[in-house]
Amino acid sequence: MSNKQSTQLKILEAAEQLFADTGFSATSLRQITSLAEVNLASVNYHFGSKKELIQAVLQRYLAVLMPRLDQEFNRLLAAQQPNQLTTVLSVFVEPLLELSAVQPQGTSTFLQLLGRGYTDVQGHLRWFFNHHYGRTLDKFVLLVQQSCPALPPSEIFWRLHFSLGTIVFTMASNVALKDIAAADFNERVEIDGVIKRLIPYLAAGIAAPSAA
Amino acid sequence: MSNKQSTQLKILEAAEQLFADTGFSATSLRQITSLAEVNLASVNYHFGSKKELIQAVLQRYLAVLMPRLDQEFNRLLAAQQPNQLTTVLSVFVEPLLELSAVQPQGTSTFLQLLGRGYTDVQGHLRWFFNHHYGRTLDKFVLLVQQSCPALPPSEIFWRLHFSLGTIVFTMASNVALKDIAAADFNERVEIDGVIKRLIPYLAAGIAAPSAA
DNA sequence: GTACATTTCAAACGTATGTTTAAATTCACT
DNA sequence: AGTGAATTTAAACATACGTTTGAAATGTAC
Repeated sequence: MSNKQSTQLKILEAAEQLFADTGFSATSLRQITSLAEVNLASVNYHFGSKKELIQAVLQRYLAVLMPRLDQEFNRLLAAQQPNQLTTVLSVFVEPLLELSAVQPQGTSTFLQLLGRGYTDVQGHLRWFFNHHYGRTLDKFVLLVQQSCPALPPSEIFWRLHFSLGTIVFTMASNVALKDIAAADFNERVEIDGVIKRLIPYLAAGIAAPSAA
Repeated sequence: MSNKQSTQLKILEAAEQLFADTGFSATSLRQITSLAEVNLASVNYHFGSKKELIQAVLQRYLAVLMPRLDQEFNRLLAAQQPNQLTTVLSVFVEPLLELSAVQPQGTSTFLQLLGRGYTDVQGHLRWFFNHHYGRTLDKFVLLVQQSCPALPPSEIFWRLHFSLGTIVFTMASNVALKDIAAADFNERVEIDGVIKRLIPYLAAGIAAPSAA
């Protein structure tokens, strides 16, 4: 059996856990290789640089998620009349939950990584995402516009970014929020519980009447 | 004339600009002192440490904003019947805009700093805020609960954090979003425009009917 | 103008980071 | 078993960071 895949995988899994917990720039290669129980230099050997490791960690999930989402978007776009906004948003639930196939806890980990990606690194990660998956994203924006014909596109632009903020922030503080909820309300909330709480909140916000 | 105030102020203003633009940990003391045109060691001389400088930068705004908010909350709490949720949320607008008294661009800068504070540093800033202004915050939560009597407290907890995410993320990416809006929609959006766009979105999300 | 405290300054310190190097080891294949 | 490529390893490198130091400069008061 080759050690190559094994080492690469050990690095990926240690890295994604630390990245999700404390962010990309706050995590050092020494922490990663120590947790993975591999040599420090192996990150640069297998991935080239820390930046490329970050991309590899994200790509492992995006390569599964985005084609899946693209297919769902195509299905909704084929409908005769505009879809309900809730329907459009709910389309994320299944593909996200299926990320547990990449790794147990995969859904939660990926969403935390997404949050870190938007708040941590400055520009290059947004570019990476738009460059690879901009087409798929455009389909989603179109679906939202179709289900909210009364809203001008610029208003939808702002509200989708508001919503992105909600998601990204919630997922980046996912663990902390779950702990507080458990302590204050005796409430065991799992990741799919958070996702399903988000849907009505986001749908109402996006579809709200424009300001006077 | 004493140079003391002058140097301290130059540091504060350079620091807040860099902190807002690129985050707390991503900003080095050498960048700050270089922009402020003061000696590197003067930060430690005047503020003690980088952590204390961060707190001083935030405190300059919080000391103005929070008593002002507290007074508004008290006013609303004195009302005979529950306030409209939009009324409760709108209470932030004026005090936030008045931060331009601290510095021109003060509103925008402070909101960016707030965003950085929640996504950048891990625990110690949240503790600092809760310890100093937890009482005021509790009044706000109470006001929201009064205006949404149908929602269980745990649901309000989640939705207020969703909303915090929207605000924090929007403000942290404030500049980028304004640029995109300008490019894609020929739209000049100022900070008060963003705030006023936020209100209906947040109000609708918070007051949305609970999931089935 | 002398004495004292405050502030500025250049330089260095200690530590941590991402990356590179070159030798040692392991692996795949004949 | 032996050869050449792939991988692992320990050590060092270059750089950046926050902080400290001690002397120089500046300000303040008598």
